[in-house]
Amino acid sequence: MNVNSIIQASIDFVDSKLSALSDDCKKDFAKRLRLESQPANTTLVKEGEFSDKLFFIYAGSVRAYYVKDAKNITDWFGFENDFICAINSYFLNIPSPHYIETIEPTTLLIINRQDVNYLCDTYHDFDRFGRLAVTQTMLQLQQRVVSLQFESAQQRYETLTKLRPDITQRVPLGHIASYLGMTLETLSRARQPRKSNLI
Amino acid sequence: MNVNSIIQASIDFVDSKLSALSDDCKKDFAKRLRLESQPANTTLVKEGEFSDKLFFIYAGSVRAYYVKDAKNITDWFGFENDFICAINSYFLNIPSPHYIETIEPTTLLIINRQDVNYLCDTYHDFDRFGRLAVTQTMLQLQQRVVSLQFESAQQRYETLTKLRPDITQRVPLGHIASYLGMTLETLSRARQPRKSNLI
DNA sequence: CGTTAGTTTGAGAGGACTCAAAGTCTGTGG
DNA sequence: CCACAGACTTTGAGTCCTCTCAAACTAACG
Repeated sequence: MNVNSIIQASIDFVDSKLSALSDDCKKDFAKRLRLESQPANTTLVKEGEFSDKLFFIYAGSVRAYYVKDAKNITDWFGFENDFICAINSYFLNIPSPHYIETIEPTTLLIINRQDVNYLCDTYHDFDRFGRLAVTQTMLQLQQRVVSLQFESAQQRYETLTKLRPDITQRVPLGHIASYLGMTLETLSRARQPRKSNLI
Repeated sequence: MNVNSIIQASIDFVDSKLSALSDDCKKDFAKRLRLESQPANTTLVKEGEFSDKLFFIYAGSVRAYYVKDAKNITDWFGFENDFICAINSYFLNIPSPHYIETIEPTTLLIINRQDVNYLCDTYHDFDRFGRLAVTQTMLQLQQRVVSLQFESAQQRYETLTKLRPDITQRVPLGHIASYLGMTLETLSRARQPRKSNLI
């Protein structure tokens, strides 16, 4: 698949998933995207960096994490057709507390904040599109708060695998554990077959 | 203060805080707001209800909560100049898992989703305004996830009181405890003066 | 095959939970 | 203006889930 058809497919996807964009807007959007392919475990954003990049994942997977007490805490996963960015740096224009790196070999489309802002200013369509994208993320975070607050380790694991059954095949358990707010050992135990219904 | 000046003051506030609105847009916005004053402990939204209302709090305080195992879990607080709504019902058009009720006597401005959508469609300004409002909420939720995941009960309490020093004067501790993901007893203990630095 | 990253298993400690009871505050009626 | 009811908060004791530290196991890869 060549560059243009990847860009086209991605724009068509988000256009139909979130909010219809005008042809002019789509053309302009396409011009501002840059394609990049990266092997697994490639760092895309470093802690402390001002990152104004917004990534759209065409294929592969990516995580945002931060380092706390020399531990590596995953804060967000991105899979194909997801957007991901260094959320604090991108929106607040501060040094990023997060690293972002690929998990699998990943094909990305990249656009920077200045271009996003230009598109938002120029096309009402695109502004709406942005609003809906952010709204989706907000709702996901809301669900995650509920899950963190009132589910046991085992329930949180089940909630995640219900949402993303393939995640354990694609992502090391250590990343999943820290994302779910538990240790690797606790996750390993949560994954054991339940014994409750024996006998 | 009369109805129109309250509406005017509120629109001026959000206009300057989030994103400038055109005069036309502001006028149209003002026409679609309804003022309501409610005593403390008044239910605004019930569980199971389809709520398409967006509330802006001019004065007072409000909470969204849900009931789980006959317990009452606060999910969100709103104070003056905050927006609040039954987030799942409003954005996904499903029956609300949340109740919303006033904590203190509260003066609210109310607009419904249809009017919000009309304003978003009609005024590019307003769509941007909405995007920024949602973005702010998203960033708050992101912070809350970090706090829930990696802070102890005591740290979470301190994080909250740093952000909202007046909250303990205005809101019963039981509501704060469930918001912070701990029991009332644990919160009470977290509030005790630290003994670490004696001697 | 050896090396290393990743995962599981085990034992002991501790923070937060539950259940229970005792205080404290606040507003209303006598 | 005081007293009592009900709401709110604190204190106590025992339990459990998850954590930490440690070690063994497994799988992938050069």
